[in-house]
Amino acid sequence: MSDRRDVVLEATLRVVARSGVDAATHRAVAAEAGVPLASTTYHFTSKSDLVRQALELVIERSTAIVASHAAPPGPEDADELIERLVALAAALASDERAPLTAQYELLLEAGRRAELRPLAERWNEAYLGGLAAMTARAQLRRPELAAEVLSNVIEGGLLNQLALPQAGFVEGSLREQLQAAVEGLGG
Amino acid sequence: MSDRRDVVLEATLRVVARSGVDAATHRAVAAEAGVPLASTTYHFTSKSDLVRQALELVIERSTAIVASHAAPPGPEDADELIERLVALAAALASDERAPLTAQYELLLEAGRRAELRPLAERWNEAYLGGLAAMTARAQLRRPELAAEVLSNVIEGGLLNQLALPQAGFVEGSLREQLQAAVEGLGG
DNA sequence: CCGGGACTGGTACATTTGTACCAGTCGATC
DNA sequence: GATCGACTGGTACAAATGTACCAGTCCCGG
Repeated sequence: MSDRRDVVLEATLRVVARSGVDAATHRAVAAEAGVPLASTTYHFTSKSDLVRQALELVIERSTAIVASHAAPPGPEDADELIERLVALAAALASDERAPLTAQYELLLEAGRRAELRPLAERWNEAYLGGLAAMTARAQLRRPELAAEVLSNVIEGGLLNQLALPQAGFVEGSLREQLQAAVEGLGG
Repeated sequence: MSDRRDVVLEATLRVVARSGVDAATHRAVAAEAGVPLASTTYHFTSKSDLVRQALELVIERSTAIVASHAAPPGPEDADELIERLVALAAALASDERAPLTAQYELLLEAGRRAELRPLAERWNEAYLGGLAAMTARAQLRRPELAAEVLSNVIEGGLLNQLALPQAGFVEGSLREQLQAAVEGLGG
């Protein structure tokens, strides 16, 4: 395991976020990483292999973020739940939005290339599972259904935030939306 | 206005949906459309021009779908609202998912290329506006906020449906999610 | 010390790409 | 019927791309 490999993967993520999966060419990645071209072909058998591993890295990290925010003890009422959700959304959207962009790229690509579907599934399960862990004790009527609704509110909201950024979105509009949803979902 | 131009645009949409914006090369589009290569360079000044116009066409159509489903008289109670939303989501997700995929591509690309942002904004306004028109009379507490929440539930749900299709999603899981959200949002 | 695998850095090459160019055709207008 | 503009179909070409190849270097086990 060389660190050169990691450097290349990190660079790939930046390129994907900045210019999309297809812009992640061997040369672009090598230039971004500051390594010679052959480093990208030595450590990764092909371009799609490179991209797939970069996406796996993103999912791994996002999954860790979800896990850490969903760690027990879970929130015990609606207000605590909202705070947790806002914090999670903020964490996912931070990091100069690179991971988030890559994640949405993954979902779109998974719809086309079957090889990426297991990865998309893994993310989905971790994400939904994390939210379900949060809603479990928060006095909601149907915790699993609530997790789905809340995950979509966050996912849709962050996507729009990616396309048309508005200052303070997560702490403002998104929190309001989550509150409105939870109020209804709560007992 | 030649019909050749329209044929090329339609072909572009199919290619974008099937393989992504970057796969929409002049040659791929020409082959898909069954026209010679020069038809794509004659009617469109550049590749990005071609893609942008194709995305505009998608948005135009989706906007029309939203408008038709949001046409007055708006739903007057929660149940009617749900039916309308499910019908809208089904309409957006139909058509072999080509327009929907292209739409998400647009949102991601808009985050990167400023030239696409006005188009993304237009879509967003039309979409949110349509939903607001639907929620206006449906006895909801805060109709505009409800429109945002519901739009994100639908947008997030359809994105996941694109990545990991499940049979009967719109009529099943999505309807449930909308009901759960509206129950809370309703007075 | 030294042999060999892991890795680096450089270059080469066939293919694909965007785009320009050109010689023709067709249909309407004078 | 001549003319002109819109359009077609074909080809050309420089640039970028994926990937293979090769000669070196580093480092660890013997």
